[in-house]
Amino acid sequence: MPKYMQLKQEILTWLDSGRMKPNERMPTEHEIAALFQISRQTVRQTLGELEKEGRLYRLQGKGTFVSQPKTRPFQETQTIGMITTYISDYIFPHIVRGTEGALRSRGYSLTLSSTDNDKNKERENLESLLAQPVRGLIIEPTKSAQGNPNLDLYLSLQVHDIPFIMINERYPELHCPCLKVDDESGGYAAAKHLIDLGHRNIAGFFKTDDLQGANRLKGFIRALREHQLPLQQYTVTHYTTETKSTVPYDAALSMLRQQERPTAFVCYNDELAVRLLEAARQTGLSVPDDLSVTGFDDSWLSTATEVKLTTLTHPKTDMGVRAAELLLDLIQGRVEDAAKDIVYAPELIIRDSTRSLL
Amino acid sequence: MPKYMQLKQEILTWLDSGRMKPNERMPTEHEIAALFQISRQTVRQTLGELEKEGRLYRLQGKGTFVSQPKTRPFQETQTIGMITTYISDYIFPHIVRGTEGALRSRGYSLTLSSTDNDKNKERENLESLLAQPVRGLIIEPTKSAQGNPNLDLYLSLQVHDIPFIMINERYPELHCPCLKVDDESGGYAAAKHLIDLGHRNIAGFFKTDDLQGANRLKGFIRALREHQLPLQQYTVTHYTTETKSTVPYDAALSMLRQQERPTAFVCYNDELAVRLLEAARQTGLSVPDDLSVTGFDDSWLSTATEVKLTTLTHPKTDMGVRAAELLLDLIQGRVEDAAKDIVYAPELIIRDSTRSLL
DNA sequence: AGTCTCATCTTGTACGTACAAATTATTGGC
DNA sequence: GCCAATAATTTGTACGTACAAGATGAGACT
Repeated sequence: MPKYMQLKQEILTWLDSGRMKPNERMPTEHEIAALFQISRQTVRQTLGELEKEGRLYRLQGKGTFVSQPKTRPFQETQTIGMITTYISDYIFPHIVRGTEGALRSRGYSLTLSSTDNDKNKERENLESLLAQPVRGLIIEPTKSAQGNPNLDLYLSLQVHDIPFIMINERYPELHCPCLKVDDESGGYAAAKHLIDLGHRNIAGFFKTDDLQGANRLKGFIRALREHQLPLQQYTVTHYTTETKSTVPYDAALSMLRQQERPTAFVCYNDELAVRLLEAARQTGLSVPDDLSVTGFDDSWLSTATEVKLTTLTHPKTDMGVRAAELLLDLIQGRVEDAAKDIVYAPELIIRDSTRSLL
Repeated sequence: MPKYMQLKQEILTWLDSGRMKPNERMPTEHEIAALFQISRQTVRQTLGELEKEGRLYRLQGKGTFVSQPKTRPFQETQTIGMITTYISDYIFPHIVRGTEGALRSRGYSLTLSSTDNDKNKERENLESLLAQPVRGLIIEPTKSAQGNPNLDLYLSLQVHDIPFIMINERYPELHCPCLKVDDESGGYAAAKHLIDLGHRNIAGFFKTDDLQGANRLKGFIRALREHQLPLQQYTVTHYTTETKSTVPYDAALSMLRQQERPTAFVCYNDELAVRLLEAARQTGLSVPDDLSVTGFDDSWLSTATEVKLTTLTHPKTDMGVRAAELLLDLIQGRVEDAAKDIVYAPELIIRDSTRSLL
């Protein structure tokens, strides 16, 4: 931690502990520099920040003084903001339940908003939250593979000292803590499972406007390459949020009607897997007899279908709980910003939607 | 005027005149220093202030960039609180999505918390929200059939001029607006449907710690009485939140194993209906051949099962949207507190889980 | 075409020096 | 004891030097 930040923490301790009273004169810049064996300029940088934040006031030639505390009638409940892409019944309720429960048990409240996976709405959300007294943020990135035009607002969060963490993925140019699934190893495991079952003609469908999809695809391709399996033109179907209702379904129908059709599908998530079960049904194919299908996330969909899906797990509630705990640790200064990420290893859950060709 | 302030004025001229566009890279610190014949440290002081003020953002090793202008004037976001019983993947995400979308499009944010259907936690939630600057509340009552020990806090809301509405049910002693389903007519319609199909031995299962269940039971009984059907000892099974995993299932098993067993079940909701499909399966009975089953709420469960459920609808997202709109009308004084409730008439959706005996 | 290494560029941290500007303390004269 | 002048103290401005850390681009290699 930079020296000017360490000094800041120390001075904040003086202020918060009551050791320095309002309007009391602080030690001079020279004295503080000598006390901590640092340069006067470094001290000035620290004092400058505390002044900007309203904790101190400085008078040229006179000294540096402690500001009066803001008068507060009672201890306000502190609020944590959560930005999600969708409020859906997929896996979102589990994550939010985990977070809300963890926050409530520690006296925090939760503000929830969604971006509908749209960068402009993400911007509006961030601006809205910057205008509120939120203590920290848990953010699910919006189309994480499509850059970050709202980087200025994320940097604003840092400037305003609003800690935030990210879940499911993180914008590459940000360095906040992140909780996510090892998507590449999940993609690999799904493909490997099918290869082990004897499948050689495997098609993958990935929503690549977010990094999760991009990483799952990466793992998928790596598994095929390691087993010297050919990458045909249709082996990978890319789609985006906007085309998720049409592109993968149509592509699946098309390839299933070919003479040399795939014997297995690796899907970006359970939602798509269920939808492609329907595509198989429509072309007269039976799952898993004629076509094996895998999903991701182990959502309620994976066991709601007639054919229970083979899928990769997602931590869900635990991610929500640990996200809240990690953010509160950041807020309360118990960890440094560069705290280690939490990366969940997805576990392959083998159910009834995959079958051996051997 | 200090050089760092002169430079700041100059740069603000660049920004305000449109000469520098959002996300455009500024000249480097070195270049600015050369341009103005001042030191790099002086430049850094200026850029640091502009960063704190949100006009620029800086990336180590990359450059200094112009921030996006705020998309709307600095406007404090007002917060609406929502108290739900559970954050689950049942129908809750639909309601919340409707509410959050409606609020966000009107410049409000949403704070979410849950009571886990527990009166003590309801109290904690209310106290927490009373300590926050929320503008209004949308509340799902907790065990609405078991009185209201937290009435004092609801009166506090009124004293503090915090408008609130209720969804799904309302505590009888409160007079806030309410959005709900006509549960009694739903219970009646489910029973009537089965009677019309020729069923005469119908069992009902109702969670009666909330008024929804109590009202559904009321309709169920009214339908049987109107058709002179006998009310046997087992015709009605009551259960509560705490016993929902055991009492109805065990009761169903017990009655299905009797000689004179029921030929139809009316269930409190889809969640129970799905569970009792399993009870039928366990006693070797086929749905709907041997046993007809109905649910409530038309949740994702109703079509996820192998046998698609006959069920009654719940407005879900529309309830969330209209709840938000109604509350904002209250807040903005466009309606009086005793505004009319919104009562949805449930629609019977006939699917595959009910069969005629005729 | 992709990857790796290395040089260069750019911001970030830290320190030292020098002087300006405002305030306070000391000293000498009356 | 009071007052003016001066010195000392303290914050403010400015600059220079050095190195760290992150990003980028060129070139070599596969």
